Amino acid sequence: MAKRIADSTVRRLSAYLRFLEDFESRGLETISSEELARRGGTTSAQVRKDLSFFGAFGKRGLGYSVPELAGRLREILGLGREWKVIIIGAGKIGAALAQYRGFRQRGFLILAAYDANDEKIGRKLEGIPVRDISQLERDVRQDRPDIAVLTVPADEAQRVLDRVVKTGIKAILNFAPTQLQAPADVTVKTVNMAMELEGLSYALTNRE
Amino acid sequence: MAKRIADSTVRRLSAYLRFLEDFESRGLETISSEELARRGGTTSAQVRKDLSFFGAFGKRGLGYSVPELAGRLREILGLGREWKVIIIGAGKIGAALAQYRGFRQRGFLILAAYDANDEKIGRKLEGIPVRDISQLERDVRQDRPDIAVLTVPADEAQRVLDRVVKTGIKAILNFAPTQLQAPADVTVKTVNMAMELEGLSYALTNRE
DNA sequence: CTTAACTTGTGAATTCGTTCACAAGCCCGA
DNA sequence: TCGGGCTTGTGAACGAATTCACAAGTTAAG
Repeated sequence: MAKRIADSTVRRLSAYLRFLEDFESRGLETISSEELARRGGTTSAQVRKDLSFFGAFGKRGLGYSVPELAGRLREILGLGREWKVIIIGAGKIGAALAQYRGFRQRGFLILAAYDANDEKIGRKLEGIPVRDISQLERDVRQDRPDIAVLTVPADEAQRVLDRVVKTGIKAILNFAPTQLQAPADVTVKTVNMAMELEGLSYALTNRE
Repeated sequence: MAKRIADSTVRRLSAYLRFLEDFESRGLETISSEELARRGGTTSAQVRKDLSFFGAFGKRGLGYSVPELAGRLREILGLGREWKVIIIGAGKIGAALAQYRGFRQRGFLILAAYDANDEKIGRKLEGIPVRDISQLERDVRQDRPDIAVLTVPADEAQRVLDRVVKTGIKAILNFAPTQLQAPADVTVKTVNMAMELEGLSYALTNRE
């Protein structure tokens, strides 16, 4: 992959793919950048520019073949294979994630959840085994998960992250409302609801 | 408020406030932009620029007064008051949110959850009453919530959003993995886990 | 075959956000 | 009171992302 692609571009590709799957299920054959833009709340130029970083998938005068573009996007986003996921922290959020159907639908397979609480260890969370966090390292060596989802309290998050990084996992989805430090070769995405809420509070307070 | 503030700036302000509260609890009196930057994974120039949009809060040679800056940020972000929140959709995610302590801590008061499922209506979700979605409009007229949190399936989200918008609510936090259309005077923030996961998938696939 | 109506792909122009760099201000010790 | 050390606040420079604008390609109709 030649140049660095902006995060915002990748997010939009992900959105385009969702629309394409919708169009696909409705049997549409082709789609224009204009139509994709309308659905995604952006502009047709933006859509074309985003796609142009990866190649020329359209036909001038016609638009894009829905199944072909969907396939190309899946490839670009790395959704052609199965990714193995572990959840660390078997609380309410962990439970909500464990049952989230979007994971499987997109090829994300949840192997296990980990917790330190004896009451939870050994039980199942939506069909997923809850294991003792102390066996994390051993399990990772054996199961080789690709992604770790962190749903632990904010004040433990950095410590747990360090431990996860040490096992060699390179991709982390963090739900703790805190800023985390990780080496450059590890990708951390944080879903911070508190921050979004404060963004709403700001918007409500400062409307002209 | 004079000029438009970038979303990224508001998110960082929110992060700074969290650090300041940490410093405050540890009894620190002053803090430099350098220190704030280190914690937030940004640069001191960025911190100072972010703050400069709203005024000059620091003392040259010294830094910022921790309690004063925290107070000013709370004010800017609109956290000086209580915001009333309703949750629409009493599923797993709704339940996880209902018990999330971050809400109360920041002055967000959850009034009620709404659902269409008779089995859930009338029960409590972490102490919060689950009401019939059909009484949404009546309740909103009476309780005047400021923020609606949407935790409904993706294919219902737009319909529910339209209904919420019609009641006059101007701020929405959406958890459905879908792009939503709303009038310009309504702020919609979407927490899209599927998109973050695909971002991780992309990063794992395209590492140089 | 020609024309009209479309739509892509992409350099160029523009806008937006971040970083640089430094004058101005503050504190403290001598 | 003066000087050294430190840190802010902010224009200016830079870089990144978005939008513009148009040549080039496609289709369909006559």
